[in-house]
Amino acid sequence: MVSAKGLWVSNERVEQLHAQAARTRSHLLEVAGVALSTDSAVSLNAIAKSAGVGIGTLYRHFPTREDLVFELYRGEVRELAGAADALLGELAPGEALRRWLDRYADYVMAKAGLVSALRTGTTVHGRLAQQAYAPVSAAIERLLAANRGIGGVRTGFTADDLLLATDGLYNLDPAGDWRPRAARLFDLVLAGLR
Amino acid sequence: MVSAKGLWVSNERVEQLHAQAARTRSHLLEVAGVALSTDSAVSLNAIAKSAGVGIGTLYRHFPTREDLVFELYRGEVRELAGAADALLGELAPGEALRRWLDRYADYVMAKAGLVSALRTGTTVHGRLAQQAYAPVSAAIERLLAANRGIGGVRTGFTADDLLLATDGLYNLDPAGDWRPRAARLFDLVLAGLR
DNA sequence: ACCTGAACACCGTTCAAGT
DNA sequence: ACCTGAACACCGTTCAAGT
Repeated sequence: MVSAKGLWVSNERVEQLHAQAARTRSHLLEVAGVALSTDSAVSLNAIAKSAGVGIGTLYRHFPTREDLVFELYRGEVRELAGAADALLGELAPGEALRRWLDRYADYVMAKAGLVSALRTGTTVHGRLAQQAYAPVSAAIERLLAANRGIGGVRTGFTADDLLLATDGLYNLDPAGDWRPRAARLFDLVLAGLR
Repeated sequence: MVSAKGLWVSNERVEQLHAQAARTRSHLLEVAGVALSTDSAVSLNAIAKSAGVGIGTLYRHFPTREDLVFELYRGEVRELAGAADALLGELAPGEALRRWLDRYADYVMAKAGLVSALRTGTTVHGRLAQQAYAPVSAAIERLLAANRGIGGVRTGFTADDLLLATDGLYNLDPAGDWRPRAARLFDLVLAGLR
C-alpha cells in the first residue's frame, strides 16, 4: 500500500496506525471530558498536554473546540433522552414528566461546565448545539404526547417551548442552593402547560 | 498641593486633571458601548486602541472587564425598570405585564452582545450581574403585585421565578425569527402565573 | 497515516517611566 | 494624578518536519 507521500507501508502497519489513532482519539475524549467538566474554559493546549499529545494531534481529531465538546455532549444527551422512555414505562405520564425534569436539572447542574463550553463564545444557538439537543427535544415531545393523551397537558406548546422556558437552569449556580429554585421553575412551567 | 510623588502641582492643574480623567472615562464608556454591542468578545486592547488611549488607562478606570460592562449595563437596566412604572400608569395590570415582557425581549435582543459580555466566562451568576439586575427584579415585582391585586396572578411566584423562566431569551438568535418563539414563551409563563 | 512542537499573531494584565 | 506602552505569560491555530 502506498501512503499519501508515496512511501511503501504494509497493510499491517496501516491497521496499526488506525488502531493507534482510534486510541489517541478516545484518550483525548476521556481527558477532555474530565478537564472540561472541571473548567469549561480550559485551553486546548492544556488538554493536549494533559493527554500527553501534541497540540497538532488534538486539532487533527477535533478541528474546532465545538467539535470536541459536541462529541462529549452527544453521549450524555442520548442517555438523558433514554431516561424519558424508561420513566414513561414505569410511571403515570404526569409523574414521568416531572421526574424527567428533575433528572434534567441534575444533569444540567452536573455537566454545567461541559454545557457552557458548548456556547459559541457567548450564546448557544449553533447548528451543533441544536443537533446535540435534538434527541432531548424528541424525548420531551414523547412525554408531552403521553400527557396530552390523558388531558394533563394542553395542546399548543411544543417540546422546544418547554426547553426554552427551562434554559434558566444553566444560569443557576451548581455550587449553590439551586434545588428550590429549579423546583419553582418547574412548578411555574408545568402550571403553564396544564 | 503635593502630588503622591512629592511634586508641586497647582490646584488648578489638579482640577484640570480630574476633568480630563472624567472625560477619558466617559469616552471609554462610549467607545466600549459601541464595540461591545457589536462583538461581546472584543478585546480590551482593541477597545483602548479604538478609544485612542493606552491600555493601562483602561485598566485604571475599569480594573476588570466586568467593571466596564457593569457600568454600561446599569444605565440600560434602570431605563428598563422605569418602563414598568410607565406602563402600569397607562394600562391595566395584565396588559402592562405583557407589554413590559415584550419590551424586555426587545431589550435582550438588542443588547445581546452586551448582556452576554456580562457572563463571567460562561455563566451569569456573579455578584455584579445580580446587582445589575436588582432594579429589573424590583420592577417585575411591582408588575406582579398589581396583577395579584386584581386576581390576575396567583401568589407563590416571585419576580425572580419569572426572570428565571425567561432566561431562554438570551439563547434566541437576535438575527433570526425570534419573535414568535418569545411570544410563545411568554404565553407559557403567563399561563403558569395565572 | 499519523503525530510533533516551533512559530505566529493574538490575548489579558502589570508596572516602570513619562507629563 | 493621570497616562503610556513595552514586557510577560499565556491563548488558538497552522504547518513543515519527523516516524
